[in-house]
Amino acid sequence: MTDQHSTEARARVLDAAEQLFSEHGYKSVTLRDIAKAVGIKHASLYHHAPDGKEALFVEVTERGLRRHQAGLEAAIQQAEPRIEAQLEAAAHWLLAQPVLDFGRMMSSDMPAIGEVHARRLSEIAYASVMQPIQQIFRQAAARGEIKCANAGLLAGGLLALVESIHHLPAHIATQPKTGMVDAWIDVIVNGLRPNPTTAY
Amino acid sequence: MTDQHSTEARARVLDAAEQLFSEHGYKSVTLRDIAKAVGIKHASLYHHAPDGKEALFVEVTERGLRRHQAGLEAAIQQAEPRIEAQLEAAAHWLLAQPVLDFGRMMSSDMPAIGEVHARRLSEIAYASVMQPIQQIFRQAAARGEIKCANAGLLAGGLLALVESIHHLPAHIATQPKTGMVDAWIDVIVNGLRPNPTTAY
DNA sequence: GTCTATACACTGATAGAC
DNA sequence: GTCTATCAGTGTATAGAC
Repeated sequence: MTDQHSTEARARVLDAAEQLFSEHGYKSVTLRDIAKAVGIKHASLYHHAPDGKEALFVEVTERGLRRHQAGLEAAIQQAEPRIEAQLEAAAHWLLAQPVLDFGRMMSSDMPAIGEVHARRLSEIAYASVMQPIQQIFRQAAARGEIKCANAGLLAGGLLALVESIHHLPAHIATQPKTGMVDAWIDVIVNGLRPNPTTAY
Repeated sequence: MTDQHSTEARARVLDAAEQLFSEHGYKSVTLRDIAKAVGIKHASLYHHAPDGKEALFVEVTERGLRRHQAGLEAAIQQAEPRIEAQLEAAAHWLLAQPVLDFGRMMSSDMPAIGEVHARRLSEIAYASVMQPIQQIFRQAAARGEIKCANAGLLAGGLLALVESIHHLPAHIATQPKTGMVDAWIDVIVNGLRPNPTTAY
């Protein structure tokens, strides 16, 4: 391990930090919030994260992104080589993870941390979660399953769609999240327009 | 007007506040940031917004949402009654406005303000921007243009898609934003799968 | 590994001069 | 309408006891 000590207490700190940062954002989460979640005083955090809040945020964010990359690639690989199966595998994996709010990360979190860190995290983010999803679209196009299109645009949109499901109010989100994401994937592949061939 | 005085200086304050809040979020924007954008000292803000930061945020957010409602309904109404034309009209209007980051608003901004204000703003948000877009899908379904579906799910997703375009990195966003949003609308209506009828 | 105590900067907010 | 001055509260961070 590259970790400095990697005790079990440190793991609890990192997990709490990742969960809180990913849900509420960098600025909204204080070191006292994290400490309270772990059950210690905020000063004790500096034993596990000596370089302070920003370094802690960078560490857990990067860790989460790399986990996303590994999980996404595994989920996609073990799915059938059909675009719908692969998109559903990727989307279900994203739904099972701590929320990854790309939009907030770019508009709120990144400007709040050092420019160097921000640029590196942004690159990792795109390489980790955009690339695997872009590959799904590219390969499906190569197999002739779908029309050629801007894979980056599609991947970014799919990510946003998955995230949007978390924010739906209860009176709209009347079915399980996996069902809603599958419905969207069906729309993306087949469209909303009734297939003219079925009309005959 | 219901405004307390409604001078031109006050309008500058509200506009700067709305722009900054909508771009970076409630917590990330300080009163000193807003004051600097207007060109005054932060204490002077209390002349135009005597009730402080949270009340200012609520006011400009509500104002922006109501402007969205009016603008969306107008754009939709003057478009042809075809789903693609109406979705494009709505999306283009959203693109021309200050960014409306629904996801960050729900996960970051709302928990940071008073519960009463948060609930009211959330309701206004859904009534103002979700409802008009849901109507597009519902009416298109009634006209038989599209399959019946969860209009709320579709509306929330379309909003997220428009927002996602703002966060695309430069190497992906190689065409104008309106072109990218139009491409997505085509995907939603017609799907990515090549139409089988065109194959014969 | 966790605590208390403390230093220091920043933020929202108020008071009063001009 | 805008300013300077000032305050209390909170946030990050450090030092040192246990």
